Amino acid sequence: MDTAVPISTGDKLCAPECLPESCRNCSVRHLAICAALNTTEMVELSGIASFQELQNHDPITSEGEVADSVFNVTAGAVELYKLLPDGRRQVTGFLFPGDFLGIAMNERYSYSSEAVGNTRLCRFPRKKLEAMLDRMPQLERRLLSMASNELIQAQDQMLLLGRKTAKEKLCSFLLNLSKRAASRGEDPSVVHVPMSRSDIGDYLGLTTETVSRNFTQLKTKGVIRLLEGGMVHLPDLERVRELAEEA
Amino acid sequence: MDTAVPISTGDKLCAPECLPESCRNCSVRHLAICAALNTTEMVELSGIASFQELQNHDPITSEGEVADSVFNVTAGAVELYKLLPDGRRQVTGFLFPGDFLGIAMNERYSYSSEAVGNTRLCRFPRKKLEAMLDRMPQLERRLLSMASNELIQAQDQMLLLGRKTAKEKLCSFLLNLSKRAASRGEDPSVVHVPMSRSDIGDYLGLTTETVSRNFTQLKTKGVIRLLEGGMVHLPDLERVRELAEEA
DNA sequence: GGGCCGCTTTGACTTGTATCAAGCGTGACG
DNA sequence: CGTCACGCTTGATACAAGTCAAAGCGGCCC
Repeated sequence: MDTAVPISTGDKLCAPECLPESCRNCSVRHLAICAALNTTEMVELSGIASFQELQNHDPITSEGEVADSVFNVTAGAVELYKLLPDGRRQVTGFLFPGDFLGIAMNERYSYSSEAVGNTRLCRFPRKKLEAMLDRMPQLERRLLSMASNELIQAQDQMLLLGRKTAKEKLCSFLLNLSKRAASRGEDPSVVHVPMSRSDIGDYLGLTTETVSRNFTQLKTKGVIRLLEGGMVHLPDLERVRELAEEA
Repeated sequence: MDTAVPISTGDKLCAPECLPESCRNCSVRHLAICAALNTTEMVELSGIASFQELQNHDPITSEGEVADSVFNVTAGAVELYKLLPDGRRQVTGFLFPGDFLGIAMNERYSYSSEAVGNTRLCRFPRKKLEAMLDRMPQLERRLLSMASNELIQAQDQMLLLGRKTAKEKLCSFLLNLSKRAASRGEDPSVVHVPMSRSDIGDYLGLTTETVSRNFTQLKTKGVIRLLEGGMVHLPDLERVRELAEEA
């Protein structure tokens, strides 16, 4: 699975041309941690990055394992999850292009994670990235702000898990995917849902069957339309928002 | 409610004596954000702090309100919560002495919060604290590490809310209180539970009645003993851990 | 001391979601 | 081109937790 390949090694003082191709073409530069950096710093960062291409279900991290890498998702999707001793599973989050994997950790990963469909990652050795933090306070500031946002999202998810009904959960989930698509500049009324029903269930604290039944009901009521290739059409976002019980 | 009182105004170059009394006597200095600072910095920090004394249910922050203060809990307890439009409530966390309130926020508070019982807070104007961050990178580092730990806890709470049974939830909750008591140097087998059954229910995604019934069952099985003044005795922590399904 | 108020406990009943169990489609592969 | 496997859907039934209701239990104030 580890098809890691070094990206080049820029160490000059630097114009945009110094950046490796994979960074210059990167479609999520303005979203990822890279957004906090100037070109010189980007070159330094790219020097410690390696690139990784994954397929559905390829593992990325394993709960309890020593955390020596952090990642940026550049294409595809990733799911984070935790397991109980008897196998019950909770998906704690999905990551999409531009999202960062590795803020929440001590010496060891606190969750497992794997690719959802074909996925590309940018991998950074954690020690080296941390060393860079000392010299780039704005990078640290950015990580703090990302952590803060993740915490806010986590609180929303607790509200969902603890207090929402199955239908509200599903609508919140679709709405969330829609918002994130919008923030990546995509059409918010057509969302890509690359994960399986059981992944969704494990994310929402439901079973596969309940997820499926509620999809059917939403379809019947005309709230959603299932398209080809895991795309879902949301013709009336306001309606979805109401069903999700969001302010 | 706002009985804020300035703490003094040290601005010298400084020995421990420069610290205001309330800081010198503070029992949570080694836990709070203050732990990252030397005396000089502490004096500066204490210069922007004010001190607040609250009673049960006194509000601290309100979801959606402009976030101009952050807080350190120095005594008592605080609960954070979010509401759905129809009044359903999810408690997203409890804070105890040494805990920090205000990592997870943008321009506005993302949750409401109130005192649980008699509580004391150290309040910092957010803008001033942020200004200090520029000059004290180790403070920023500390906040990042606190945020990271909160995220890990949030993920554990998602696992609890999404996948655990009522009894497992309650045992996990008690175990968590026990761990936190231990980290403050208290006896882990006697935990203080200052919050009501319905607060606990709103934290665990259960109703008051279910919490109460499960307390009774645990009592009957001898796993817990209810003492005076909201204290709970856990004679066999290993047993609680098993019932909580924790590794 | 009596009565009121808020919180907790207990009981009887309901219900949303889980569980168990088939079917259905589609894509992979011999 | 069959059949095998896997993910999705649908149906029948079970059960954990929710709801509704009422009875304890202090604490507090008049």
